[in-house]
Amino acid sequence: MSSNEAPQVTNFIYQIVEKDLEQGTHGGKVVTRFPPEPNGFLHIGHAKSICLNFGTAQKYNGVCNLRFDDTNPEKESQEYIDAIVRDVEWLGFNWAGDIRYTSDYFDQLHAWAVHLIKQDKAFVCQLNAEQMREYRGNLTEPGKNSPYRDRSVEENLELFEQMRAGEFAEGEAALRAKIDMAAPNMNLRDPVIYRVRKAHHHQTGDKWCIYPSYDFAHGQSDAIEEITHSICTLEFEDHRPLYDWFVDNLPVPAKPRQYEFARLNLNYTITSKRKLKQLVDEQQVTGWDDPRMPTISGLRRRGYTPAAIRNFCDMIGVTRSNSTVDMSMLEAAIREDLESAPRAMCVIDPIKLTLTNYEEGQEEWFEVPVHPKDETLGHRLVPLTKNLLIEREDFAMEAPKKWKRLAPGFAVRLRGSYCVTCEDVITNEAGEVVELRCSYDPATKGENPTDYKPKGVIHWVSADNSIPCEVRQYDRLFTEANPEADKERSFTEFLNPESLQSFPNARVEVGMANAAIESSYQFERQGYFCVDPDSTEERMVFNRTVSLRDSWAKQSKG
RNA sequence: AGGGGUAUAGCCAAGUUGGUAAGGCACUGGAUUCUGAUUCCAGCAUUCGUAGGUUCGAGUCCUGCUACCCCUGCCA
Repeated sequence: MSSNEAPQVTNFIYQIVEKDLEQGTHGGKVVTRFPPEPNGFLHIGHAKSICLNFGTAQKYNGVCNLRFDDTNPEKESQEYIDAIVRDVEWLGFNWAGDIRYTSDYFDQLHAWAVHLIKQDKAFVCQLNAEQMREYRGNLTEPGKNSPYRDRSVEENLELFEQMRAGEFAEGEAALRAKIDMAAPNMNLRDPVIYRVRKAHHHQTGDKWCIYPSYDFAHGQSDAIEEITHSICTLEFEDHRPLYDWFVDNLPVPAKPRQYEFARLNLNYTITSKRKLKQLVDEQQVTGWDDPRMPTISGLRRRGYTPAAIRNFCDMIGVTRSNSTVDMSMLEAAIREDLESAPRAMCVIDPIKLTLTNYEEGQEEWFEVPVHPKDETLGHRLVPLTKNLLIEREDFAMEAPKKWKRLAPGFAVRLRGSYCVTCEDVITNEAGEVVELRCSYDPATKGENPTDYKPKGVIHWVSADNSIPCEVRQYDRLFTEANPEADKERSFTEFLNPESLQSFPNARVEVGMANAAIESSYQFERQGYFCVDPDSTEERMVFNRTVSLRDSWAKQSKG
């Protein structure tokens, strides 16, 4: 089955499943589900849940359903459903059968609500929201019974039917489970299971004006789908007794079990749908798919691959303890996946370099490997001309110690081409360097010079034959590791003003002309970049997915 | 005097009949390199929140304490 070399990923969920399989708990079946509410876009935290749910099913020859938990029509929409479906597919997972909706089960859920009433385990309560809060008590004091708690079964049946028929306004009546107002677990203090919402539902239209609550809908939906392991996040732990109470008190076809794991926290970003939506609504970002967003669609546009995200989810593990994963883990995952990407040269912030001893109008094409270690990828052709462009930061008027780039009198290799020596530096009135005049060494084509040693290798592009483009470099979205930590200040106050830096004068090598939208490349010595959908025939746009590891940057900083 | 959880290196995380601390990220060397990348080698917890106890032996068992997270929506 599995090679003994592959690092074995395990976690407490897998162990539970293995034990259940051993004991035949669910008849040897494994059925999980990913149950997003369509009220926003999926983010990296959801990816963890998706990988866990689909991954568990895959690993144990089970299946995983995709079910939209759509019990709150006021906050949900088809737009989100479409985006979520796209993201799950893009991540590379297949759900069993059709897409499901909790709303598919509204008839059954309603019937079960009636069943509870008939068992005298639910009642229609007409306390308003404020009164209900008062009656609920608080963390240390027990609540007290609603004055409506002892209505007869017949009366409850009739009132619930009136709720269904639209005879109550929102907030005027709610169906509540009759459990225990003194329970230390607040979720058991006669929770609301059906409420009036006179809203159009994206799936069921205007068929209903009452909607089941999450607590009432979720476990029963799991039972209907015969989910064996209902995996959710830690904050639902207190809901488990309620989850079980419904399953035990209703004639459901199966007995699903709920297990909780810790949600993902990533530093320098946020993983809250509500707050992400706020950034979109306030136009702090360009949209849900802004490359700076930790959303699946944002990561995708940034250049992250499904394989990298899945691998990241394996790296971080699954536990019950809250933790915050370092961004560098996500970056390590994408670097690992993109190492095999084709290479290209792009000068992001150009400065002129003129080959003094090269003839004007002459053009020489160099064959450069697409990948330094994978010759099966073949070669690309890069033109050299008299007028070149190199990276501004690859030149220093006064070279620091260990400088492996250009400086007056220094010789470097132009990657894939000749070695050049900087003989002259032209500056403008402001004292800024505007041009480097260098001589090239014709003897260094494919050969190392014998009488001197170039300081290093730099990337370059022909000024006459290269493609103008825009390069967008991204940095962390927030300046604080935990932007949500400050109780006084909004997380938006910690947005990083330098999270996007655009370079409009960049130039890529000509061979990039036909690069497809979303395809990834390594711009040598700089990082991994992908073609942004904003690209047009006239102007390509590249997003920097992640920089290369840079030991020089660390060293030179101190 | 509420209930439910969690505590292993800077970060994530293995550790499950008690037997003497996996792995990854990050970091630090050093080798190779026409990418200061990749790759490769080497290093990186006498110690498992804390104080006691049981035991020949405890991250693993017992007791006390501490810290942090979640719960008072007709949200999920």
